[in-house]
Amino acid sequence: MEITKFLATVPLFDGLTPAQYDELAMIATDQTVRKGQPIFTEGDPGNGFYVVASGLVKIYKLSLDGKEQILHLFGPGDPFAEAAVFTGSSFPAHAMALEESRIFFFPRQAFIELIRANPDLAMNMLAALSMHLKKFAHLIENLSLKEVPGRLAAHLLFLSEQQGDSDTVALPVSKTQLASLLGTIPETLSRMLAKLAKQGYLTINGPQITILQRDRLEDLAAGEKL
Amino acid sequence: MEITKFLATVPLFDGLTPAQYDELAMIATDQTVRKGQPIFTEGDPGNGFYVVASGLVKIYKLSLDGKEQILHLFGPGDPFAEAAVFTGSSFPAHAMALEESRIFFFPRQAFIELIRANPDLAMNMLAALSMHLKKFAHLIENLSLKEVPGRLAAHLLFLSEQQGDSDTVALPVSKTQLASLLGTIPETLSRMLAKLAKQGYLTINGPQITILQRDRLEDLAAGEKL
DNA sequence: CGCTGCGTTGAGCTTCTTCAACGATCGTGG
DNA sequence: CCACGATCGTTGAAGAAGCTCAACGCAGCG
Repeated sequence: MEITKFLATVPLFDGLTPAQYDELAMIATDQTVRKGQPIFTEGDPGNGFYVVASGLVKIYKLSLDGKEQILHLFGPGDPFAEAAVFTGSSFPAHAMALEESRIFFFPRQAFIELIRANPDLAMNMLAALSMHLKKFAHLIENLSLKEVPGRLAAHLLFLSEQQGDSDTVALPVSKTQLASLLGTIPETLSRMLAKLAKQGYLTINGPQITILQRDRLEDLAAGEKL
Repeated sequence: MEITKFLATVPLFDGLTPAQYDELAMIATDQTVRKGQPIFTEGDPGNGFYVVASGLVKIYKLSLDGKEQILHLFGPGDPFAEAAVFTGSSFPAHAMALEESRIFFFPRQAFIELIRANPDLAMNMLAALSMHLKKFAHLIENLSLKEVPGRLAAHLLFLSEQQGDSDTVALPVSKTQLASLLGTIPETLSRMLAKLAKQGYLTINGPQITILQRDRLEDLAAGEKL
């Protein structure tokens, strides 16, 4: 796709003038990353940020012994790693493509100049960062205050809403990756899904989950015990 | 203290002109909150944000059964609850004064106008939000990938650095609050501190902790097992 | 056709929480 | 000024949640 045409679909760039889109297109570079390929590593200098054009990207942390916690999943139109641009520090996490993906890169200095000249762009970026903060607060709440069934239920309801409130949701990532996103491991996730199925709250069909008792999942997501 | 004089000490407002400080002072209101008094509650409309002038403020989430997770502690000069200004949504957490505190409030609409007119202020705010994001990412990493001793060690080292790399650190909050900040409960924190003391890594003297073996704490913070 | 990664299941174990009790401290009101 | 109550911190014993380790079926892909 034409760069400018794609940029016009990115919420972060809403409300810019055609001339401003041209400026953005001027400073952007794009690359294609294959499935499983790293985009950057924790500690890399944060010389700019990215926008996903197509595909799926995970941002994640690793522990010493190799356990992974996914911080975010980003799809088409989502910006990521913006924060490093403004703290001037290095990336605090890893990024990897979960599918073949096309991503745009915006170099730090040029983008900062654009922001300084464009209050709308600055406001959009403030909104984007604020949304990320809100999501992080949610993740912290889930990790600290809810048990795995609660996190799982909350995530299934989130997916359902994201997929048009359908009762049958498609997991956008493998169950192993889902476990990492929920702050647990594949074995535990598998057991919990089986448990919810046995309770009659849902049915599992590979990566398709059908919600049978939405209200029960809502209770779980709110913190009720299983 | 004079409002304008204080505002000049806030990093968020660095680099503004005297006229801009006057504008800020114009839109700000201040209040004094007593120890234990709530500032806002989850779900309150986010009509503005705050800056701490003096005292100590906690931002926290509560679970159904009353467990608390502190997201952030804010002291003099720190802005908080900025994100709600830019998402336009309600506060996603609670705020309470841990000590008698003086705080300034900046109403949303007036502040947004200031930001749009002041690229420096916008950049400062972007930097502030980015810092919060980074801290949140750190908290998520700790909660998900480290066990309690690791989180505790990391926090003690953080306090030490914050207090001029002294080997004796003063806990700025009660141990109960520290437990909530670390995503655990007072009993567990107490046991872990006792364990670290028994290992000879530190000594405990009420709210004073003296680090005896910094390298061991660093190992723990990095994810080594106790 | 074999290999590799994913998903599932079982058994045992570690970590942390829960529940309970108790001493110390601190602020307050008598 | 003392006494009281409330909160905080600590310790013990028991229990729950989730992780580790191991084995195995299965599908996709080279």
